[in-house]
Amino acid sequence: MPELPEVETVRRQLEPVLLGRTFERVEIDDARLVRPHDPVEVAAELSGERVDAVERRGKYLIVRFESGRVLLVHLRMTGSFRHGRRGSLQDVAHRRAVVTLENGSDVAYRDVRRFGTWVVLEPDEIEPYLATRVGPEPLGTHFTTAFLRNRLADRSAALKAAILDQRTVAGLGNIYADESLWRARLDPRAPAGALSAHDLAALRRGIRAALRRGIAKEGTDLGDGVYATGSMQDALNAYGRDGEPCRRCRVPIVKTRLGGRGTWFCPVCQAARAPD
DNA sequence: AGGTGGACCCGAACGC
DNA sequence: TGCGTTCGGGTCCACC
Repeated sequence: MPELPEVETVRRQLEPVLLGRTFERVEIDDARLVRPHDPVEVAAELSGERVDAVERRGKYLIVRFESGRVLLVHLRMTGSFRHGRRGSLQDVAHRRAVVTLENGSDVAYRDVRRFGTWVVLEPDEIEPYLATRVGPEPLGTHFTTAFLRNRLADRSAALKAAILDQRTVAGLGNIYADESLWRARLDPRAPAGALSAHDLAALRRGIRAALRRGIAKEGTDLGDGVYATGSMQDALNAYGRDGEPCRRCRVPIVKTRLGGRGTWFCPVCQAARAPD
């Protein structure tokens, strides 16, 4: 659920809480969070660090410290943060870690499904770590149709699978992949290598528009109370709308399964076209 | 090498 | 009512 717009929303909420603050004490309650490292050692490494910046790269949150080190947080499915007075977050359900700040407040990390990860990296490790995992930021200048063309050329895999690969574009998950393809009027099942120049431009625009909309709505809250933030769930065009009319052509959205993932699209607007 | 499917995890929703 | 089963989501890894 946390995809780029949700992670960006978390970043914006966390930035004023953490910026300039010092991690006085860190407690890691669940060893999975920092596996394969020792939770006590990681907690000790983090204590005393002062926050210089709170950034985002794809779905990664980057807490940058004055020392040059970073804490890289991936929320995966159900990770989230809570902020409160010191000692007030003892009973947060599914709490996996808590950071005591020097200003008398605490930041708790909770994660129902325990997929999330915290990784502490030294300054020279950050770029290599990210470079092998994530491609260009979709809202940045390096995400061009030329990059997409090279990246997708000759690929036989389904277009949706290709754009879910974080090295193709950083930050799409199941929801925004479907939303992007709906906007681009592209069939999620089409081979990724078959896109025309026109299709590639539409794909780039669709991805950017879908993500911008998600950020403007402060993300998607699917109502399970696990990841509650914004109101994008009311503005979705494809995801989860099987049987409901396409907002462009009124034909019912259909649901299929693609690479094990639920996939929603308009069978008319997103019909495969003959190559030009 | 590119592509695919299972593992990880747990609560909600569903079927009986 | 209570039980068991299925599902989903992001990423990594083993396998084809």
